[in-house]
Amino acid sequence: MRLPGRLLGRKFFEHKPELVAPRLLGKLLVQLCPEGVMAGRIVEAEAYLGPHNEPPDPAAHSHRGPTPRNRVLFGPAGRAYVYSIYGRYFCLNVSCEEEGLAGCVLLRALEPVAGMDAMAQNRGLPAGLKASERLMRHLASGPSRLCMALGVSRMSHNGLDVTDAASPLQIRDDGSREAEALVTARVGIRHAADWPLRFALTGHACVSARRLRGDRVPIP
DNA sequence: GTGATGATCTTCT
DNA sequence: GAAGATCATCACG
Repeated sequence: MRLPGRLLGRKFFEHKPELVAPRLLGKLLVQLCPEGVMAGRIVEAEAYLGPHNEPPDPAAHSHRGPTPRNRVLFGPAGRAYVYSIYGRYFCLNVSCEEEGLAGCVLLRALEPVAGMDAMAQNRGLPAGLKASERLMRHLASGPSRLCMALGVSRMSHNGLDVTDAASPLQIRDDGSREAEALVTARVGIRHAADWPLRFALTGHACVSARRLRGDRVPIP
């Protein structure tokens, strides 16, 4: 099966999450399944810093050290960390930094690129819904909507290596280049609620929480 | 369009 | 026992 662009390697993820998160904007999250390929362009991501950071990030799952739930974060870079939230949803992160350091990036929103019918079906949206601008905007705009659309769950996806060409979940670069990101506070957290670690493509329709204010910064 | 509310369960203390 | 990196729905303007 031919996939768009080239696979990102492990080195791409072996950096601080606040560097990896903006660089992920514009990249393709690709999910392979027997029925075909689903893909979306990453338009929003948040950095969560490991406990070695100074000061430590109290909003990160890793901030109290390794537990059975978060052990993937302390492993090698480029691994999927999937957890369940509020009893009904999942969120998808990618681990960053070398083994032993637990930074990660939460993927928050995609612009659907391929396999939209399957995504809509996974979301439980009414069959036969026309591919409208409105549908595309809401299909994967939000960390748990993204997981629902791609069929990501903890059981099936936690620990997957997204830099492995044989993995059903990959992150690929199709050459699209973004010069600038909007940086804002992170969404939905209580601790360190004002740290500027959320990155989004400026004004993109598929970004969640679009009204959050922030600054435009060049992508490093 | 915005803001409030409830669903529901895993994880760690 | 409490909190939580959310979403869909409803009321209201």
